[in-house]
Amino acid sequence: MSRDLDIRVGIIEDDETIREGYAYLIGQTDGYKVVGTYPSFEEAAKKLVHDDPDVILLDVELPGISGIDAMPKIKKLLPETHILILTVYEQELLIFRALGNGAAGYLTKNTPPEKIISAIHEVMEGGGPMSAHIARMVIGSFQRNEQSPLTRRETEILEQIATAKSRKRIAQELFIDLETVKSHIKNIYHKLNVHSKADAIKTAKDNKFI
Amino acid sequence: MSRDLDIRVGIIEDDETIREGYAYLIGQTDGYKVVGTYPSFEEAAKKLVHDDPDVILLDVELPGISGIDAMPKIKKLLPETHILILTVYEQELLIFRALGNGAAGYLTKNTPPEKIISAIHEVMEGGGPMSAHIARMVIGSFQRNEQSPLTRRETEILEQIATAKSRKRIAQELFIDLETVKSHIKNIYHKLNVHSKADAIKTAKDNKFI
DNA sequence: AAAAAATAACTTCATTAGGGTGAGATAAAT
DNA sequence: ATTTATCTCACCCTAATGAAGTTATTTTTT
Repeated sequence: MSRDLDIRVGIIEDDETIREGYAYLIGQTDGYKVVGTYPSFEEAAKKLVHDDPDVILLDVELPGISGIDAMPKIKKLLPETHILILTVYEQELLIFRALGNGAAGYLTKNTPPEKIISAIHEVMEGGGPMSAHIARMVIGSFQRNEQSPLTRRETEILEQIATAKSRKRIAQELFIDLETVKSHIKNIYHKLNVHSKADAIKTAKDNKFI
Repeated sequence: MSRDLDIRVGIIEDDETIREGYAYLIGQTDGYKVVGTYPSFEEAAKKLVHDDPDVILLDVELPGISGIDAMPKIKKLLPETHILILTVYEQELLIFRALGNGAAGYLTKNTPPEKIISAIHEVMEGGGPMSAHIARMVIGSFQRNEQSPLTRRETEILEQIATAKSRKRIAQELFIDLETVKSHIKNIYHKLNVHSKADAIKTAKDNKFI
């Protein structure tokens, strides 16, 4: 039975078996209602506004426009809709691009049915459901490399450089002499084996020194 | 009954009632073993290496050294130990500092007992358990402001500037003329009402334009 | 077709960046 | 107590970059 209060779910997934599997799972769950299933973004685009889902389950590999690239377009059509990524991919780059494009959650396809249901509920409540492994990767992205060769001060100065502040300004804000800043920078360059701000920042970011 | 395979849990929490509550909850759960409870980091430091927990439940507000500041010190004593933050605080700054300092998870204190147990298990399995609201904030930190006044190209160039690349180098890497880069930068400055790279980056970051 | 965005050319002037070398002061570790 | 690491500052040098102004053409999007 479908009440007005049901959470309206849309599913964009090219594999018919998976798509219909999800649709059945969600459709027979009390409190949830599948308002549309679509094999591609192009197909979904035609009906999404009419179907008006609260939550969209989105696959990342789709024929035509990829799920990730589709996200901004979906947001444009339905700004209030929450997008929940459901995929087999666990590559960092894909995950961060998806989250950056507005995903409210990111689940892998081995997620058990009851977790998918609770994840849909969770995004409606303002949560951000993620598979365990994904969550750890996301948390890991905040963490620094403890093996950094840079001292605390050097790290601090490199961070300032990464905001494109001039040496003079850095000196002023840290209450030290311009010459001191220059010394630190020279030491940073030597340690990282680089010869410019840009290269220092790249090396430091790649190695999570900053 | 405590077997050798039990997950060894330590608890650093100043409120005795809460501390003992968690200890009881975890101690009577099969597969888990409380190896130590401590009212402060200072107390914990004396016994942690001996007690050798696999997972530490850590409060952020502690007498003396705060939980967040204690994290790097704990990591030094026990590099393999997973730290799970358990707190009432949900401020963005605290959360990001905690995650940046090496937390494997972040739970709020209204987390139901069974979730705490499963979270401990999850960190042991390489997961990153977070309360729903926390997870959404973390995800939100990856997202951009869609109301950015900057065009795609301008955003791209400002991102390059944020890596401290020179205009010349940006021009080369984007296969456009130096003059074009300069034009874009001028437009960026006008739109953001700033007069330097550093200010542009600050404004853009504050508003999540980049 | 109109609007928005990306591209480029010219000027002028001030500031910054990178590299070399040395050295004193201070805090941390053992 | 004494190394050691870190932070601090000084003086040298040259070349490149950054900022602001105005105007204009081409391409893309709506």
